[in-house]
Amino acid sequence: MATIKDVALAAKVSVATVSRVLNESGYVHEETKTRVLKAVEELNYHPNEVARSLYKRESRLIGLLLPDITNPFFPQLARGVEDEIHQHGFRLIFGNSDEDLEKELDYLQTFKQNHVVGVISATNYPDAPNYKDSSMPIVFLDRTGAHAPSVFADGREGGRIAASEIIKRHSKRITLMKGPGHLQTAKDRFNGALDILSKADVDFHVMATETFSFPEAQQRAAELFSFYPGTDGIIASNDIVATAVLHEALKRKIKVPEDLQIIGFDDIPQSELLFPPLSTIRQPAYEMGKEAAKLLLSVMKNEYIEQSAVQMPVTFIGRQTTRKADDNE
Amino acid sequence: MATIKDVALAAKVSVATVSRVLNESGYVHEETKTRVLKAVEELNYHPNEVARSLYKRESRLIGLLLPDITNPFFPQLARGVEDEIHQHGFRLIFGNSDEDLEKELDYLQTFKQNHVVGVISATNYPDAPNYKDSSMPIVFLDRTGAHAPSVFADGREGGRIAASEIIKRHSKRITLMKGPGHLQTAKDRFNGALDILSKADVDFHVMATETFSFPEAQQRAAELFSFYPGTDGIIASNDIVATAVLHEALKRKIKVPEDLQIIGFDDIPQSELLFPPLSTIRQPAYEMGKEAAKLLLSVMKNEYIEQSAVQMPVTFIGRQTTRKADDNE
DNA sequence: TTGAAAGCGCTACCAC
DNA sequence: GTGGTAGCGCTTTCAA
Repeated sequence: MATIKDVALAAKVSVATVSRVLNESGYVHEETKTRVLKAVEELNYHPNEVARSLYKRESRLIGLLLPDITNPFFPQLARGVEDEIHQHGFRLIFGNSDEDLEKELDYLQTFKQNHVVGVISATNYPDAPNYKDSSMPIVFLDRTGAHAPSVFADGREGGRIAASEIIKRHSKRITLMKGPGHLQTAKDRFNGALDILSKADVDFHVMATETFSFPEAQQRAAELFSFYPGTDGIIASNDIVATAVLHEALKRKIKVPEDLQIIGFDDIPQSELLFPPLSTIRQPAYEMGKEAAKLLLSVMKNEYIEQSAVQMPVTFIGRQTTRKADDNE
Repeated sequence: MATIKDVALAAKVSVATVSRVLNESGYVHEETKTRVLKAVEELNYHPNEVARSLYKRESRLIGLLLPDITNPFFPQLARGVEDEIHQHGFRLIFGNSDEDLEKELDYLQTFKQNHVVGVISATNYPDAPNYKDSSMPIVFLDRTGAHAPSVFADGREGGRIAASEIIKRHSKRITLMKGPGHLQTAKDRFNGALDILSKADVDFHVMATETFSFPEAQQRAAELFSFYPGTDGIIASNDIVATAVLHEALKRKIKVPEDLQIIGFDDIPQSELLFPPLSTIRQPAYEMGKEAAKLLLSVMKNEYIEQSAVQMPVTFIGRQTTRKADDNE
């Protein structure tokens, strides 16, 4: 690989001049510039990012920390982030944390050691020390609040919408499934649904599901129908759980949506591919990723941030696990 | 952030000595070592990877290039790669190429500029110049052959298995769907199925689907049933297409698997979540990622590679879109 | 067993 | 306008 020295030699100028034309900093004669550019071209020169990063103490890398890229909600986020930062010349260094604090810390360390200019993290531990004293800008993604900049979906409103929509469609004995207790997002949507249900003229009961894993959800779904056979509407804690419920219902020949309505949460890509396609509360994952990236970019530029907690809107996607709503609404 | 100089000062030794204890290179007195380690501890020192990378001309980063992380097949691959390299102290710099050569080149450039020690790429252009003259070790993933090391699934055998299994289960008028022509993997599985079908005592016809996108697949599926209503077995080009076919069949109240069997390809996570769950040919994506990482690590260490084209086995996953096979087999 | 110093490739300051 | 050069933080001779 050619270095700046080679270019300088070829163009018969000093490295300082080469640096100037490359970075468009300082004065340089038009003619010299041409010579340099020509040399760059001929030698197929590409600046060494590492050297640059060492001197400037910052790279063009951004760290992205996700719980598990294998979970279908996250690829969308990742893609949103990547698309946005790529435009601005940044690249991603990426890791899965498995919601494990040790691993997170390890990654944050790595990020710092590699001079990343910022990090985007979907952590459950936004209050961990490494996030506090950190010398690099951080934005939290899919995680509500803390005191740092963050972008997340309006889970509470999502829960409200889910409950309203299912009630509007005349479910009368509703099961509200509660997600893992350690996830704020899960709590939010649960509480939102509770807001509405508790005020409405319907029976409902709550069922806890401590994970979002499909096999466990399947088991809980089976229990659900055994214990509460009269249920005619289910608000699931997310689309995976909703899928398990749908499975179980279909297995039991329960007619969906005629006799049982189901609403999920997230709108992961495969929800549309189910049969019948799943009605759900959509989180705009891709856009959330983009938004987080934009926020980070702003923070990096020390721009004034008017909204440091960006709450993204959530929408009801009525597919075929819910009935048609009455028109008079 | 503390530097090696700070540590040296605190431990009252030279930076050379600190470097020696950190890298366990050269002799250093036990006592001095203790002093250094203590200083490291106290200052919470972590070596600057960038400086190290500049001098050594290699980082601890590995480049991963995937067409689109949003495509459900790839997260598994990515995870496999990450888990494997993480163990060995490497981290990932990651990009989506969208199967676009320009973008790939751009990323390869970035990788090189950042001193990655190797790259794993799922490219459609393994023969592009940037992959040839490259100064960094490369292994291709999910891409068959070229002359470089690669790991991929045995698509041809997969196609054969799919055809055999559907025939064994008594489909008599089979539709074989052919995937995008520019993808070698798609061609392989198609040819494999053709091998078997053409020798078997069944009617079959071929239908081309030029993309793996769901909406288009849906349309093709609709056409399929209109043009060939007699079809009683479908070998889809992948699970997305199979899902579209399944949808359409269900919509038309065709009984699956009684009157129509469907076999997909890939075994993406959601195939199991469909209703009925999809029978398919499984590619061990996670293991493929791991294997690719192992291969790369070997190449990096200049180890002797006995298998530079690692072909991973493919298996039939009989779920509920195929019937039970006869026992006498 | 240790330290001094060169040098990885680049940027930015200062002098001309 | 341009060039010389210090220095980013590290590793690795080489000499002591």
